[in-house]
Amino acid sequence: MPATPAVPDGKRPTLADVAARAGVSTALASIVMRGTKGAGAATRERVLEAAREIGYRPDARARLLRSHRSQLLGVQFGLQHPFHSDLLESIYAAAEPAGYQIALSAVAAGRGEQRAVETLLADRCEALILLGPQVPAARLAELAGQLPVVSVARRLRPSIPGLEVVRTADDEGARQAVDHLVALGHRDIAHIDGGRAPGAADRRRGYRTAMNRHGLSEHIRVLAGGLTEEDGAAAARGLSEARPRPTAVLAFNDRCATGVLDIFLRSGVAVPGDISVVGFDDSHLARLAHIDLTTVGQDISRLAGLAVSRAVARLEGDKDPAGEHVIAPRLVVRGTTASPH
Amino acid sequence: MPATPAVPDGKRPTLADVAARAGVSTALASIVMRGTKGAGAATRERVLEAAREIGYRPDARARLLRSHRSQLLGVQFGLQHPFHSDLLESIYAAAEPAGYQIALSAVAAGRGEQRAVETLLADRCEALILLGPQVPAARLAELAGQLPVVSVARRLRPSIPGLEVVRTADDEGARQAVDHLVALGHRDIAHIDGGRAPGAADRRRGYRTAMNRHGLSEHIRVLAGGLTEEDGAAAARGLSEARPRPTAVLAFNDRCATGVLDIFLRSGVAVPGDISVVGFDDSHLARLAHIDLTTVGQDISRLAGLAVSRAVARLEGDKDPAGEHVIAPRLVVRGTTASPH
DNA sequence: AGATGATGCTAGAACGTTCTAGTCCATCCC
DNA sequence: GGGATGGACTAGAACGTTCTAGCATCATCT
Repeated sequence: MPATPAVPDGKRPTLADVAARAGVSTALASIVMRGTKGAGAATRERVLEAAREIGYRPDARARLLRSHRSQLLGVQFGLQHPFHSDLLESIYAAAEPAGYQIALSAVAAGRGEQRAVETLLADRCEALILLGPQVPAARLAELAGQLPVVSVARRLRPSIPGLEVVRTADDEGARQAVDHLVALGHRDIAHIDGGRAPGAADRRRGYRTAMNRHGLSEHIRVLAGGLTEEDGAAAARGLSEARPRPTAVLAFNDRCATGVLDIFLRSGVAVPGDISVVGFDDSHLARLAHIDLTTVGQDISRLAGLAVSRAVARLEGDKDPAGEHVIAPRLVVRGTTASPH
Repeated sequence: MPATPAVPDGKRPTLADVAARAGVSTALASIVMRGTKGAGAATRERVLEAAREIGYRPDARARLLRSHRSQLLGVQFGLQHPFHSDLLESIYAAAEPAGYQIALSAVAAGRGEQRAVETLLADRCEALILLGPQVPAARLAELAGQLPVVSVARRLRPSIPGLEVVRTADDEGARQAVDHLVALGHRDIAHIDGGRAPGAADRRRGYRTAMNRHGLSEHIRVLAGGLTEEDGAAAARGLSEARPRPTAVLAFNDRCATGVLDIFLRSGVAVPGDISVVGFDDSHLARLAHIDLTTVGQDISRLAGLAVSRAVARLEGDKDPAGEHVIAPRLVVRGTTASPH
């Protein structure tokens, strides 16, 4: 119960204050606070007691300045991506047991990725985990030359030395969705794509090759979409007037699919009666009882876990050729898909 | 183009390296890097050039350790609240021109507010901005004794010394919504509340007093809701069977309202034909063309701006009695409300 | 001509930790 | 008994900055 503001003068209590109060050297106090061995049981207790009494809190910055290891993983994320929020949740959970702290840096309106990374570097992070980075590959290569970098959810073609890529097999996910729809009896399956969003190209390709493999080449139809409900809605408006109307739609992601569902609902197109809809991500949205969307799930906790463990492995001297870690997606069948007719 | 890893040995370049290369003292190099006056134009150029050449990047931790000011505002936010993301966006924008940096700390599954605040304090933040904090008021008081604390979107009754509160006038927002509905001719107006969420109590109260003022006491109907689509959907299910069914519903927030809309749509209840729906927050969701929700807007950028400016004012010696800053909400009329019948 | 005051610069001490290299003292082993 | 071992502890030097003094130098004012 440190009701009083610690040390007499207004300043924050320091390790020296603790040491003085316990009657030991600051070096020993440091040993005790870190929990390393080298201190007697009695003294240890005395120091901890003193620290508690004056409300001592170690200064992270001084600590990191001195010790060469900072045990910090810098994570860059986008404020407007719920998917990133979910990843962060799991990243925190994975970093903790590995003994690492997380430093966050958001990409926001007036704050690009360049700025976000700058601050992480200035904070002396040991490794960088970038969620869906958009910076040019050259910049990533430059960064990877300085410290371990993990790119999550963005594919990168020529494997850059020192750069780890963790992503979902997006093409495989699209394939699973198409297979599922074909198995239900669908032939006329359209895809609303994600434009230039990370993963969009792979999903598009996965859709195309799966359609070809099923001999449905002439039914291939890719509509310009995007990653918001709005984008899905726009595409769906065009679709509900199209003749022949496809009997199934694979949307770029769940938000996009939700927009599609909404437009169909309003224009009297029954789902899954008249048309089936599949999303991508298995977000909270898809799980909602009243949306109940069939979707391709990304294994978020595995993505996050792998991102953290790769970064840590790198830091602890792993010299592996480093490369790409692709995680299999898993189709989650819910209520928006059924046999046509 | 710092292609080579800076200084000969593998370590990061330091200010001393820059100084050596430019042939000046570290003190002068420091002056140049900070942009303070006290250096000649020619030397300034030479130092900057040297810094660029070896790819020097100031060490934030060393810098903060030495200078007593850290120019850091610690912000605690919840990963699962889109509203917080929006606030953060504006907080970044407001902090920049004021000359402050933002340190982020997320509240996640295995990481409570206690932990989140701990790390912010260890990082030597000068002030704390807490978004929708849930910790007991006693803890807030304790914190406020150590450094300026701003609570955003959570109301606190007895004004705690040193604690600033920035929030929307939730009761007033509910009143505006009810007034709008009454003006349209509605009398039977229900409210789906937010339970224990921050602001819920005020909105509930605002709804009640507004109904009373219009002489509609016997029509007051508060249904248990929550802050997710799911909660709204659950409440709406009960509502669509109720007799008499209300002609209008005020939902706790936009997500909740979306759930309500969805259920009504599915069960053939026309909006706004059969029933009007009003949300709260004016989130992205509400603005989507296919949702087009009448809602009570919170002025996010003003909330954020005020939070930052209050924290900064405190830091710069403002001794005002400090207290509550209440921002007026504004009703945004869109397509989900109309006259009954 | 001496005082005054900028201007441009530097030496060296902080800041709050951790780390290195000891010192001291007891115990153990032959 | 003498050396080796090891546990508990400490002095003092890092870490990479910023800050406080202070030193020249040169122009300007009385």
